[in-house]
Amino acid sequence: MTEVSIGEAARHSGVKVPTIRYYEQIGLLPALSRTDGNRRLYAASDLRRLGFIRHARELGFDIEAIRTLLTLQDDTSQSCASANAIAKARLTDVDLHIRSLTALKAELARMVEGCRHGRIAECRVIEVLADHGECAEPHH
Amino acid sequence: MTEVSIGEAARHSGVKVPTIRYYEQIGLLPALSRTDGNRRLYAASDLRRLGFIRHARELGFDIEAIRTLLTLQDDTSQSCASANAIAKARLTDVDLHIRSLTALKAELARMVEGCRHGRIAECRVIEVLADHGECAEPHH
DNA sequence: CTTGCTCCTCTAGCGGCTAGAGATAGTAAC
DNA sequence: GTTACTATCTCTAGCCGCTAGAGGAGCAAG
Repeated sequence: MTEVSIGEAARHSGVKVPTIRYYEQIGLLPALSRTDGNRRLYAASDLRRLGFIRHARELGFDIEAIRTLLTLQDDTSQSCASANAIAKARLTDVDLHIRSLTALKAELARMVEGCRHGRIAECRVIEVLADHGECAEPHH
Repeated sequence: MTEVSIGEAARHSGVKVPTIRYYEQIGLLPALSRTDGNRRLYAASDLRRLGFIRHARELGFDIEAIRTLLTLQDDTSQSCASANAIAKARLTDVDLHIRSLTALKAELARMVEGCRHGRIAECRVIEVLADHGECAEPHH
């Protein structure tokens, strides 16, 4: 058993030490074995689980989704329909988010380009912010 | 002076009542005049300020940026360089965000497409999450 | 045996709201 | 005048996903 300390686990997984403890606290990681001196010990399976969590977080899944994905992972005989549904939902979210940010970007770009670098009184940035009606697309 | 209630202000601006109170509390809105019965009264200028805040929030500016933009708006003789810098910074942020979400989207799409709708044991979704090495682009 | 690092637990804070309790004000109908 | 109803008031606590800091204990090297 080559079990490692929380610091090692953090370096290995790229998840910060307090965050690892937090994951344990909210039950994403199981209760761990400890040394005599009460330090946490991480086995290979714990590190894998941590990697899974990290990757899922990077992909923007929220904690609840990850909790579900982890239980799915634990029972490999189940249908993967739920896992797929969760991933699809996330994909839709991301897509929507990209769309709305793209509209935002256009708006911001128009604002910035319109600025003549003069006084506030005739600044497009302030002006546009003050009057939503000036927006090209009012749907945000 | 046609001053309106907080409910009216909310309907007019699209900002929820508790949020309006919150903005006052953190000093984005000035202390307001009140009725004898201690209800807040919103004048046209307050409504304009509220609209400005809402629009800026929709464009994703954080509260501190909005605070600055508001003080800039109040002094129309100043140079608009700072306003422009804030807007540009936000534009850069949005752009970065879009880029990273687009990479994410590709990753998610690959995951979802790879799923054969079978058992968890051979599910691409779970598999990819468990092994970051399978990602096309490892930079997230 | 001391120095210096890692680790422990605990509580509080971040942003930007949102939700709820319990009290008061205002309005409309009877 | 009373009742019923809604809107508003203040205050505190909660949301997510951490992050920061206090105050203490374990442990390896010199």
